[in-house]
Amino acid sequence: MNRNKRAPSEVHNDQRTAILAKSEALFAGRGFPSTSMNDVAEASGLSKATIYHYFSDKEELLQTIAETHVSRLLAVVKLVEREDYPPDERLRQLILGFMREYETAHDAHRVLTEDVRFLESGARAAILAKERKVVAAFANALAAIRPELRSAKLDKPLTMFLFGMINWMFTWVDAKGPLSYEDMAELVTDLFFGGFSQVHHGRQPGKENPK
Amino acid sequence: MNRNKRAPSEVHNDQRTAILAKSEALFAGRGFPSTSMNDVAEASGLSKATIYHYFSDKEELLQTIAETHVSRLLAVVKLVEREDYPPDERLRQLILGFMREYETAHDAHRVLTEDVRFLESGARAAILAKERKVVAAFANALAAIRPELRSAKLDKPLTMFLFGMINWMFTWVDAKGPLSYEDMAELVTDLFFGGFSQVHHGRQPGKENPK
DNA sequence: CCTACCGATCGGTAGG
DNA sequence: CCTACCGATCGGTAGG
Repeated sequence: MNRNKRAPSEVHNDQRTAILAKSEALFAGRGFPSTSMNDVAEASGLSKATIYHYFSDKEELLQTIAETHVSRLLAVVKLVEREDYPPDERLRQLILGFMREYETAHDAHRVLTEDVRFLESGARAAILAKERKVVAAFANALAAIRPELRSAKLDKPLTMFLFGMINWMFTWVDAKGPLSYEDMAELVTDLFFGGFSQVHHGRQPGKENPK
Repeated sequence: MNRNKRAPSEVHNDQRTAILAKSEALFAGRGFPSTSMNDVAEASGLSKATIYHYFSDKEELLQTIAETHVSRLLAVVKLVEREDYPPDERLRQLILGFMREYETAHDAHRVLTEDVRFLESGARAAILAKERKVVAAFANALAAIRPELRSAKLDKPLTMFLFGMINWMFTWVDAKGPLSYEDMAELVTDLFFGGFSQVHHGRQPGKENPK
């Protein structure tokens, strides 16, 4: 019934979503600068002019992909924070939530971490502001578990090491490998929890070797 | 004395080294695909034709930079292995050696981790083979400390998490920040040593939830 | 939603 | 005849 009479906005939306999905895969695979708008058009089965009907330029594709993904990461953070877990469980849930997001949005995550630097400064700043909120949420959970780390100003660096472990995964994780993302989440969690509890908390940045 | 009579090969070598240094900085800053040979020529203060006198094409620049750097990393590995440290000290020294290399070869390291994927498959394979040797050296040191990790096939994943912490640093470390690279090396070492000793060693990949 | 294009710039090479 | 280069421009393709 009404098979030939979908609302135009619905078609419009499908088309737009398809273009974004194809762009995401292309950017993740060969990088933003090496992907041409002809590549995007061909992969989408549309003319280049049609792509430009939905997006004003190549950067807008990148910006939309990055913005959508970082907003989803922020949503994961807010979902966890609403649960009122004790601090250590909050950090565990943040890690688990990110690993799950990573699994379902592998390409978008890669675009976010590798290609955002090609945005002009205004658009880039907006993305980076949201990324900073995400980092702050993790650092807060860590500081709630071990407040000495914050007074020693080690909460941010340690959080960045955690993000390094997670964000670097796309370079080596084999989806068909023996380790599932749940396994990975458990490994990262054990590694990080075991690790930060060993960091000397008497230490202060730059005051290692008092002369 | 003899100020006007340098050996031609010496001039040649200086010129070549200068081109590589400029390319390295440009590739690290804006990425390989976004750097033009005109950029390289301009930064080097030479004509593009002169660049092509030293290097047959753009890829050869990238290949030389990556090859030189990964060979230097392998040299660090071999230097440490020659010392016959006990296993835990060997891993400590590997981490410290890499952090020092990272400090002095920041740009080259970034090019190695981000741009090698743009090499054609033959040249890329040669680099990746050396990278695999580096990873194996770290994994071996780890397995020598805790052999159960190897039998549980967790030595490689844990090693890759360590590389994640190190390789991700270029995205957030501020050279003028309070933490020196020596501080960073100590932090990463504490974090990793504290962490892997907490990983459940009874675990086997993919056998988490036996049905 | 397409064909037909543009100004500019790409990687690479000519003659001298 | 060689090396170490230069100014100018090639055939194609980029984003738009």
